[in-house]
Amino acid sequence: MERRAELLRAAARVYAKNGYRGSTTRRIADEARVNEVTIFRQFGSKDALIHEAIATCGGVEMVPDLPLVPSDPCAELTRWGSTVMEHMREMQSMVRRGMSEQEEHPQLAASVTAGPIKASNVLRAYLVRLQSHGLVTEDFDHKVVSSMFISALFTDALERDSMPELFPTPLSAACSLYARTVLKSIGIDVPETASV
Amino acid sequence: MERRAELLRAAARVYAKNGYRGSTTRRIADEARVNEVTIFRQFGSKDALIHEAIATCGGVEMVPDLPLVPSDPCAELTRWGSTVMEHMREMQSMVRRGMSEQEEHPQLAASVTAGPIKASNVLRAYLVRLQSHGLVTEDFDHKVVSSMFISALFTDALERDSMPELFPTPLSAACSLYARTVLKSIGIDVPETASV
DNA sequence: ATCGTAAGTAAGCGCACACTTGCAAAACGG
DNA sequence: CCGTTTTGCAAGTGTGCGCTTACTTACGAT
Repeated sequence: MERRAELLRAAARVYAKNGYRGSTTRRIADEARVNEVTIFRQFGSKDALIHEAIATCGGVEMVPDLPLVPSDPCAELTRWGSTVMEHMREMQSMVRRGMSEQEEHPQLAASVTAGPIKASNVLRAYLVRLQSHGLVTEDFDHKVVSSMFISALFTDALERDSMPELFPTPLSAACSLYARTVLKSIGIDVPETASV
Repeated sequence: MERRAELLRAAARVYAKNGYRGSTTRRIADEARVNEVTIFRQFGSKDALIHEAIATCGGVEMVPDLPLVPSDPCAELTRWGSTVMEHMREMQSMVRRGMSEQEEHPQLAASVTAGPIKASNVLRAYLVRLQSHGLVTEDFDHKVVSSMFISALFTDALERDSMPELFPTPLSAACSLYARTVLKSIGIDVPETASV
């Protein structure tokens, strides 16, 4: 049982670095420090191994919740967004691979998009709560606002390393800036001194 | 000379669909309806062909300008953003591939990131102009605002097809909604009736 | 002591890959 | 019409791929 788990972790690592075609059974076996034949005895095929690896190692849906009763939108969004971004950053290579190979391996892409989609739903529900609890008075389009916030987190997490000029620095301050900007667009002006 | 150009276009197409490892010389030759040997006589190696293909077909920097003297920010940003997004959508497969293979082929990634980086610079200069021409009175962080707008365009262009739930519909209205949201965050409230 | 199970080792299969060679057929301008 | 360049075609090289086979080793339960 130990070898199985080790093979799954190794396969996820190799896939993130080399993609599907680059993840040869020999490389995965070496990475897991296991004989290559063990792969085929345990999983039957390279395809089965990689699919199980991405589904288990990649599908961990670590999207945290946002407060049921919002009180400090800026702090809450910043904290939530930072967690989401941190998690996306850890999986950035795997996510990029999955997205770029979605035509050839739709199931892998599906495992990888589950996180952002769940995050988007959690955020939209929170935005609705902001309004129903009277913290936002003006009307706004939940879908557009949540889309822009998620896009900011998603792009920052995936592309900052290759296009650092595009993003506010330092990384630790970025999410708070995104949250402030988004909140301002729906009429919540957070004073500069208020921080997280 | 005709074959050379045809090979370059075919290589770019095949790369976008199959990635570097999946772009076999046989496939490219078939796509270009040319004998496989011609590739090696013209370019010497698969590597040289693909690099030249991405540099020429992918490096076309079609980022339009924004007005030197801004007058109608919402209309101008919407028009500009739509053009940028349309262009990114056409190259979405190639961009995804390039970004996911940046560790193995940094030059390809560089060709592919040039567009978004240029767009970001054009936008930031425009935001500065908005302020210097008195169209925006309050102070704001140009980098954060441009980053969020570019992220919205970038993510929408690259991921809408695989995660449609994340984005406002229809596509044709999305950019205008992004522009309005961004402008509201810097204090420009555009009445609903104003359209593009 | 024996058996079943999971693992390692070594060898090999057929295939696709990037790339090469040799030769004949075009395409072209002088 | 000839000479050069470009292309097509057929065959082949060595390498790495996914996967298989046959045999051996280690070990815990019966």
